[in-house]
Amino acid sequence: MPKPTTFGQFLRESREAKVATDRTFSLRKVADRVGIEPSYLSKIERDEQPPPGEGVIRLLAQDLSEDPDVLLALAGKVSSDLLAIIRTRPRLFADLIRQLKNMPDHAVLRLVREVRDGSW
Amino acid sequence: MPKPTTFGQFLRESREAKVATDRTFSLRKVADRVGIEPSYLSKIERDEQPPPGEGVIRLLAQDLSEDPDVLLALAGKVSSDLLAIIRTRPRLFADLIRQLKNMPDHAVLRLVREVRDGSW
DNA sequence: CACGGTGTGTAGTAGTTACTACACACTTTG
DNA sequence: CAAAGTGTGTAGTAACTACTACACACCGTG
Repeated sequence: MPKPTTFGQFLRESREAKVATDRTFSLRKVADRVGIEPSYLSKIERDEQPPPGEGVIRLLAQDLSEDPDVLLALAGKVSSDLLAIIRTRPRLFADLIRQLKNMPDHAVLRLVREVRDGSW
Repeated sequence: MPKPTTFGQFLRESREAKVATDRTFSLRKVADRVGIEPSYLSKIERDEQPPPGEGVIRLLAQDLSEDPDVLLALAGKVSSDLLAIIRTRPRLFADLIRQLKNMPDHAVLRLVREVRDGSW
């Protein structure tokens, strides 16, 4: 277990890295842009509150230029568009994902590329 | 849109098919085995109530010999073990799944087999 | 005709999710 | 030194999730 980073920690670190060179990344400014209460964001960043909903997470990801899927994962969630895809063919995707569970990254990555390039 | 079957419809049909030849598949008996109130199951089968939680869905699937992933999908959910797998490598799985979104069944299936057989 | 078994109607609820509103104290800036 | 901006503490809540408890009416069987 190398990095058990929490959602809050990740957010705070990402934001503080940016606020160092860009004052528009104060907690309040970000909260305002994203449309939530500053106190709410404060508690989230300190992991005092559970992560927000998917919509807010997406807005935060965009504002902080982070990957939405990574942020969602840290929040213990999975993007709703992925869920929708899986639900259209549950058996197929369930089988595939369970089989890839223990495959090394590079193997899965190769699969992704093969599919993308249509070289199969 | 050929079959917009609902979770409740599916359950009821599956159960009624079985009760025809096996009296132990009455609504009450199933509810008892699964550990929920008969009235609750009744409402679920008539789609008067939203589908139950994952745990109950799994028990129903087992009792009715149905595929849990299919039942979960009909309930608008995705198995929590799949979610856990995806969350360990969000970018990887997100990419893969989004790319497979529009692939035909047989193509995805081939992928599943290739991975399973380790023939790659 | 009582009695076990059938499905269903009504009412209620504890717990979780996803937040808001406002006040406060401190710090920097003009 | 006032004003603007900073993060945080306290309190509250509307909507949803996932159910339970119980009563009722019906229906076939012994």
